Amino acid sequence: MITYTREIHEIEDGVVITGVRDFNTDHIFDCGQCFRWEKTASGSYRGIASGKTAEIWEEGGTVTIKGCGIREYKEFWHDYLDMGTDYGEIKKIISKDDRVMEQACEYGSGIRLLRQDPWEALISFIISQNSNIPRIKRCIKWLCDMYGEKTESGELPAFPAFEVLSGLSEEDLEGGRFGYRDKYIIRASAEIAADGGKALYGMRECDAKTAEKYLRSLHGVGPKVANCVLLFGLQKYGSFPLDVWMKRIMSRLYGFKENDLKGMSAYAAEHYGMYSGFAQQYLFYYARDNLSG
DNA sequence: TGCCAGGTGATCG
DNA sequence: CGATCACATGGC
Repeated sequence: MITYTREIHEIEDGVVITGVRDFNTDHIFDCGQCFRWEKTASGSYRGIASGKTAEIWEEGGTVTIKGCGIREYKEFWHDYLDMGTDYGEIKKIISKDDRVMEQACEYGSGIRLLRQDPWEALISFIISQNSNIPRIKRCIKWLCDMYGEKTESGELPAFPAFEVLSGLSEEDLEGGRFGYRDKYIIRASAEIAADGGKALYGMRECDAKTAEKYLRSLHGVGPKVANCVLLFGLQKYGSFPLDVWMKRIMSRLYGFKENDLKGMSAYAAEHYGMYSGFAQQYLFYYARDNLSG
């Protein structure tokens, strides 16, 4: 429930939203959930989502988005940036009786879970496995520059369509330096393209268990990648992706054994429930910046 | 330089 | 089932 006043104004080639809480572009775009937003010299973030290029910054509760009109904001960016969700309330709920979470929520206080496209999330997190964020970004940039649809000058290339990626060979992906993951990209793309993306996009309308089962059936998708796609691409907020940083924080600050993934998942389900995905993102961001490897 | 990174599939007991 | 290993590459 949002009880404070928020107003939207149209400006030259953009919109300004005032009265926004819990919104910090460094937290949102640098917390590891997305890979196509880059910080500019002025401190804003420029990126692209679902084929729409924009530049975003925030100051004192005022969010500015350049590159979209008020109509596009209402139809797309409002949803993408999850502006309808009260993060203050979520932080309060998950931090109750949890000092670690309270600290993590404070550290990443302006995080918002972007409502990303499931296809882009799927390929992005297949690429992400056993890699690091700078390299993941570089790989994805190469893929988009090489095979993404180009629109006008000044716009960024779109994320490549599954119809395009499914027709590629391993040699076509060689320059991207994906390592062993090129095979996964090609096979997963073929699976998605086989029914025109119907199964994948249809997962938006079904329960999380069904979607997870479907994602796990794709070659190169294990429990971690599946949970990332569920959370970031399909908005299944009860998901709790466990990567090395999550294992680290759960073992060091919550007392679990390093490899007790079942215990960690069960703990999240019991304590964070439908908010597990938010909890995970606060913990992940906190762990990456405050825990040593 | 050597260890590590938003892991997964294959194999083996 | 669970444990172990190979996998490609570059950031640090």
